[in-house]
Amino acid sequence: MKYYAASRLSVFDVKWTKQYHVSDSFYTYHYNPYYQLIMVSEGPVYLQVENERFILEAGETFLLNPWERHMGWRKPEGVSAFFWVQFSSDPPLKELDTSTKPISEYEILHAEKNELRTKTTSDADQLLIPRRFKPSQRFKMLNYFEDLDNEMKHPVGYFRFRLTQHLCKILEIISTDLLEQNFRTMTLPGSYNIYRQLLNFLHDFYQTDLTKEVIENKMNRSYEYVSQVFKKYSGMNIVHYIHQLRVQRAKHLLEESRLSIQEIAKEIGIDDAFYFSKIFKQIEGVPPSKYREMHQS
DNA sequence: TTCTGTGCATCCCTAGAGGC
DNA sequence: GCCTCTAGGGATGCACAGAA
Repeated sequence: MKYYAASRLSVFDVKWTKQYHVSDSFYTYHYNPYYQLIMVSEGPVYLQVENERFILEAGETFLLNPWERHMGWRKPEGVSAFFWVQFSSDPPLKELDTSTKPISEYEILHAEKNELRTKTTSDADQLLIPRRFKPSQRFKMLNYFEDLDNEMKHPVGYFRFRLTQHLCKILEIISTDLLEQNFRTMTLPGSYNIYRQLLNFLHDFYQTDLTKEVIENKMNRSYEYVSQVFKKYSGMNIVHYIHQLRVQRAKHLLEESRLSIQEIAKEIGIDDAFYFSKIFKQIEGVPPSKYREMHQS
């Protein structure tokens, strides 16, 4: 089974969508330059993709890659039909290699380490989309496909925006459903709430004197434990993260204000300007004065 | 005024053990 | 899985001196 990962920051753009009633034209090869998501409304649909043959039942979805050659390989006895939506994705969906690494080992199921304010968003949590899938919310999905079809037939106002919304909803249902069907045990542990609570606290009070005692009192747990939990989910220690928040604020003040280095150090909760300079250089690679020189117009 | 280097006391991090 | 405790080593915070 193939799986794809889509970043939550991906830009999706719906190109075209339609409900297709299987006819003779289905039995010649089709190609298109976009991703194509199929959902069978009346089955079976006998679908050949490159050299592989599939029998898709009503309610099943199938994701085709751009330029992937596909066609029908057998005529059904009765009526068969499916919805399809073609869309682009920037960045492209990432195919996961499940032959060398089981899907459960890809660390894309929870945000966990991607929540720090100072981190870039390049490694944002992703949606897991299977190539072929049978969602349990079949009728809800079909409704969204009907909405897509209607929007495309009667393009009014921000219809392209709404098309993208419907597509995102469909992808969300697929990936959420997949999680519920296959990864029920992978719920976030209670310690994750402690981490979130501490993260909020740090964001609100990083400019104050955050000692071990302050954090212990706030969290009602030993500092050693809180420190372990923070390291587990963020990948860094508490003090280092506080420094990053402080330096982030200092960078803003250096660029936008005329405050002296000493005043900025005090503003971000470091009494010693010398020490501030040392920390700043450690994180940014240049001392504060040099940073101001480079960024202040 | 700011930066850099050094030294030193204190604080914090972390691994491991163990109880619930 | 959650939580506490301990101990050792490393990091931090601060002071001071000298230079730019």
